[in-house]
Amino acid sequence: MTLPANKRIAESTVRRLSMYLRYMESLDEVGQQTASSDELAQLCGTTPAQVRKDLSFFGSFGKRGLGYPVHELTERLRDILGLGHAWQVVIVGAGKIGSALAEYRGFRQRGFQVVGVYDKNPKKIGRAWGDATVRDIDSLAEDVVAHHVDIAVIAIPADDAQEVVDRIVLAGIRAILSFAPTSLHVPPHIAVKTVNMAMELEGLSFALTNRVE
Amino acid sequence: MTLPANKRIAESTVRRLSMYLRYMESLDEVGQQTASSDELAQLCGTTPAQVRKDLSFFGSFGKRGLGYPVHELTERLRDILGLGHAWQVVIVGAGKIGSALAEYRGFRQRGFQVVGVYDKNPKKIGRAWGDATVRDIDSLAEDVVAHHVDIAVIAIPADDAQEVVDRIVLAGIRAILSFAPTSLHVPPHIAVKTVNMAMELEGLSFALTNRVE
DNA sequence: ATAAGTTTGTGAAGAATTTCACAAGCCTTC
DNA sequence: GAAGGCTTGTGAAATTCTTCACAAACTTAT
Repeated sequence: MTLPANKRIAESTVRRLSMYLRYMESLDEVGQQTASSDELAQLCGTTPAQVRKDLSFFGSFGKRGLGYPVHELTERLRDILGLGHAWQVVIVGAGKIGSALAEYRGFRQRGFQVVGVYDKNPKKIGRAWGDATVRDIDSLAEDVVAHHVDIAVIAIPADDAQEVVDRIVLAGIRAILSFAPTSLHVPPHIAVKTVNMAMELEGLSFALTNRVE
Repeated sequence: MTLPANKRIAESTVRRLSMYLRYMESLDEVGQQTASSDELAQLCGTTPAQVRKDLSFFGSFGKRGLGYPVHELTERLRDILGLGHAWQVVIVGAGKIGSALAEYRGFRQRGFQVVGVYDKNPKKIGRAWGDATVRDIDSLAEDVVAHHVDIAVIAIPADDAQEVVDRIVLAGIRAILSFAPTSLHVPPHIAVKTVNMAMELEGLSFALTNRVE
């Protein structure tokens, strides 16, 4: 497996690892044998020192004078990120966002298996969504237990989010990706990521307003 | 306006300001008069010291012994974030993600006016999307110039993204919100935010894999 | 008015992250 | 096989971000 000693790895580092993987994959497809930290940095918009430091947390994958072996590093990055595992995912909320997500190819491609879609609207229950059928959100918790679901994607209104999260946390979910524009309260052992459109837009608005000319 | 002296404001601070705004708005709706840094911190999942420090970059809005005046701080946060302005937004890519975005109410609510949706697929051109009609992506650059578009939301495949970005940058776009899973190269005066689903999922996968028990 | 109880604003300390800079190692060429 | 040219891996320095801790200021109660 990976060998991260016992250091805590920064979230920023993990995000970059994900980016390195993406570009290493594309170099691998093209048949490129090696890539230097400088090349990878340019592709990813970071610095060579940053690339080397990030990778060094997990081992020495490169050869001095030559760079990193593309194919091998690709596999190592997949290992490090835990992408060998077939994670079980449920999508909560069969609205527009849930819909876009359910059809998102990236899930399958990267080993995330969408095993269920849930909604509380009776009109939506029973409809086919991708490979799954929309089920009643009241059966979510028991399904999480029964199918050992690892990750829940939350695509419901902010007001409903915390209640649903509480229920699936009790049911044993281990990670949550939320699109609800609210901060979620969970026990410390649960991994949570939040994607917040409004926050991103407001970040741009701020940049446009407080531009340093 | 805002008075950020000449310090650079950290991106993490701006993200929190956006969160503070959201919760202040909801407190304001409920009619609450004041809120302490401690209350706001608990709502947002941060610390009181962090709240005070963040706000202090822009002025002194609170009263000692009492807290922050909810309604006033709400307005100040809107000012700081530049939300008084009616930003002109185009959405590039009329696929699933573009669709979910076009119907996203948060845009209008926060002063982002979607003035156009673009795609290169002839089958999609001409269809009505929300208030807008899908137009040919070849007319994007001239429309950006003509309508002084501020922000472009990029919801097209990674392979096409850089080319489109290059064109709208030339046309004078000032900010970009990208959903394409690739790093975009732009001049330094252009603000860019990237939302990358795969990166978030892989961050969760990493957390699940390298869990510190 | 005074005292007791809160809460802000902010320098300073501490922690975390990024960048620097260079020895060490590998490849290629002569 | 020695020399020259690259590139990694990594301590140390620099920078950035967060937390601490406390004086100052305000409110309420008596």
